[in-house]
Amino acid sequence: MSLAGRPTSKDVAQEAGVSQSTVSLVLGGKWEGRVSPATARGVRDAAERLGYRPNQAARNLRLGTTRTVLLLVPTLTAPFFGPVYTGAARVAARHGFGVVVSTWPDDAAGPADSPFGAQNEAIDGILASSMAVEALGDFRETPAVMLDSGPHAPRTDDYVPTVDFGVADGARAIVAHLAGLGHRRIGHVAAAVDQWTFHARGDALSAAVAALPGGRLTRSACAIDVTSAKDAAGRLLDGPDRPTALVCDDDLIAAGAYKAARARGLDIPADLSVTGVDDVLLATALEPELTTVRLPAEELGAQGMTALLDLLSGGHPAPRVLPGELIVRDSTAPPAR
Amino acid sequence: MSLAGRPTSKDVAQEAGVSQSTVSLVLGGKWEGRVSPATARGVRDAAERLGYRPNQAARNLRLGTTRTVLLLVPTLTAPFFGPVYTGAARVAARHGFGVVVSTWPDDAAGPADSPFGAQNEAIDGILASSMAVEALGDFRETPAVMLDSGPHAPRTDDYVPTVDFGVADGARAIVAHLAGLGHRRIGHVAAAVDQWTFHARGDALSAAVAALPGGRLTRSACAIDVTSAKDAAGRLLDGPDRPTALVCDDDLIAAGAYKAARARGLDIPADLSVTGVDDVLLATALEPELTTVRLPAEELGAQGMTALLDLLSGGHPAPRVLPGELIVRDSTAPPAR
DNA sequence: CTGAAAGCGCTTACAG
DNA sequence: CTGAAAGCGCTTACAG
Repeated sequence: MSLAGRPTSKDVAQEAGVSQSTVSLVLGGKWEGRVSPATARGVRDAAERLGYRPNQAARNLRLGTTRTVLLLVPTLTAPFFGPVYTGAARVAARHGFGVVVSTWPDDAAGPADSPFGAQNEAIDGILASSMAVEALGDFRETPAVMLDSGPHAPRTDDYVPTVDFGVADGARAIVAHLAGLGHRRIGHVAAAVDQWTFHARGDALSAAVAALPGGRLTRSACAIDVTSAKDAAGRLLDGPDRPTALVCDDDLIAAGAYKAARARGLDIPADLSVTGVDDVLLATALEPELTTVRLPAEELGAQGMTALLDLLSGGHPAPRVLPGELIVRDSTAPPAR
Repeated sequence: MSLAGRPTSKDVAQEAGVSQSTVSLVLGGKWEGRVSPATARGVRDAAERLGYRPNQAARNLRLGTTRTVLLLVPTLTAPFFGPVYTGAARVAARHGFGVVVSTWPDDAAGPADSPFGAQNEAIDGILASSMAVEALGDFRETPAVMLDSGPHAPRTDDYVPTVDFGVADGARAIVAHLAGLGHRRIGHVAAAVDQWTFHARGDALSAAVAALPGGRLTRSACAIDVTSAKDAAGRLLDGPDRPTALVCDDDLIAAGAYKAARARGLDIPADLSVTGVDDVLLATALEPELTTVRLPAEELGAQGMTALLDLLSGGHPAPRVLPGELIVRDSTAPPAR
């Protein structure tokens, strides 16, 4: 056994009475037809006995890979991307991959933290969340998977798999829920963020409300923060023909809508129904608790990593769509009178 | 230049007209007294010209290191640990280190995700947040830094640096603020979590209120979730001699306190003042916005990683304490009458 | 079906 | 002050 006490493939070879090559073949799963089953079993037993774990650094050096993938997200301050990372890292770890995170475009981070700047880590692949495929420009030949970025034109030569949420279905579920309660005048407090999610939701919302007999949609845009959301919701509430329900693009925006309502003496849900999207912690901390569409963020990361790993080993993973789930709580009720 | 197009130290050597050893010496910063300044400059210029970046896998293999540190946190669902990770990863990246995260004790994760189970990644060091030093039992000889874990008995032979928040100061600042407003009967909605932070805060709170002429502290414990916090706050509010202010161990607990107050028809802050700790997003989403102690979580991660890197290169980093900052918002006011 | 050998890109004694 | 050489632990042609 090597000095440091950690067994190497050489140790396993000696223990099993075979050569290092045979160990590598067996443990690498490339033995069938090349090594006898009995020998293979012997190698595996020896490895087990010794508690052998291959040295990744050696493997990487030999193979020219890094077993590292880059998770690219638009921001790290939104609570949404934590779970995305968690899901991706969990699947990655199971396959001996690490995940490094960078924001792009460059959040508040200095250029030193940019993936394009002094990125020390070479990477095998990219998981890009909530951004246009064009953002990957500088990584042209790196295998990539797009998350929550919608359908897109294929990159020049290669295939970029996608994992998305069922955004339109979610929007339709919200409208159906509100319509079922009797709402017709609906306000959309929209995130003024140029991402597929928000465009898709806006379109689906417009269509669903238009399909509603007597349905009318008004819309006001804001940044994804409480203050901006409060203002935008206020504009809708102060406008003519006040909506009886406010559909918000994010739970945090819904928190802003709550404030706008309270500032006007409107009770939620008696005078005004409010819905969110995401179902982060905040949703149940608000009062009344928020009716929202739960987006499986961790699952997005996990499925994305699964697709990327598949792609890296030569596969051609199909696009996936993860359905959201409408969680009805206490912020929605029939309109007054 | 090597086939893949990425230059190696050999390429740099050739470009500079020296040997690979000299390149390694110069770029590794170990040249002084061994290589002439002129040669060193030539090497650096050549490296720059070629855009040379050392291959970490080769370096790791040679040195027997992994350039990976493990961040151990009690849970990933709390919004507090995201920024800790971000801060740690930022500093790590600048030094070519990666950060892998694991929860311990084992959150909801299966054993496959445990650092003790099928951890594939070998690690150079550990950053352990919000847990007792004893939790590191199985990692006895791995260099480690404890974050937000308080002072502790030294590990058997080696030094374990610490980075903590000024928890007691934060508690005193809250009491001083409330006392200044005229509060005397103070309730502590305490997190029933066996972590140093919470013990230290509880003790400091008790002492500060006891030092207050006429001060009286009541206490009720809960889990860190809204429902449990609402119950605990309710018990305090329904007890004899109702407190005029509720000091909560976490912003999320404060959200529960808000609910308990509203359920009893108490206005915040007119009838009841409430304070939190952390200053997460939630604090400004609540209504009224929450007076709380901001804990620099990202800074905790950054300073912790700085200390760990120092430790790994043979240093003996001093313990650090990061002060919290009282953020006064709208949830505190003089008591009624 | 199995093994001996080369080589991935570094760092570090060692020799000069 | 500088270079030739060994070796970290793997994987993969190549030879048998």
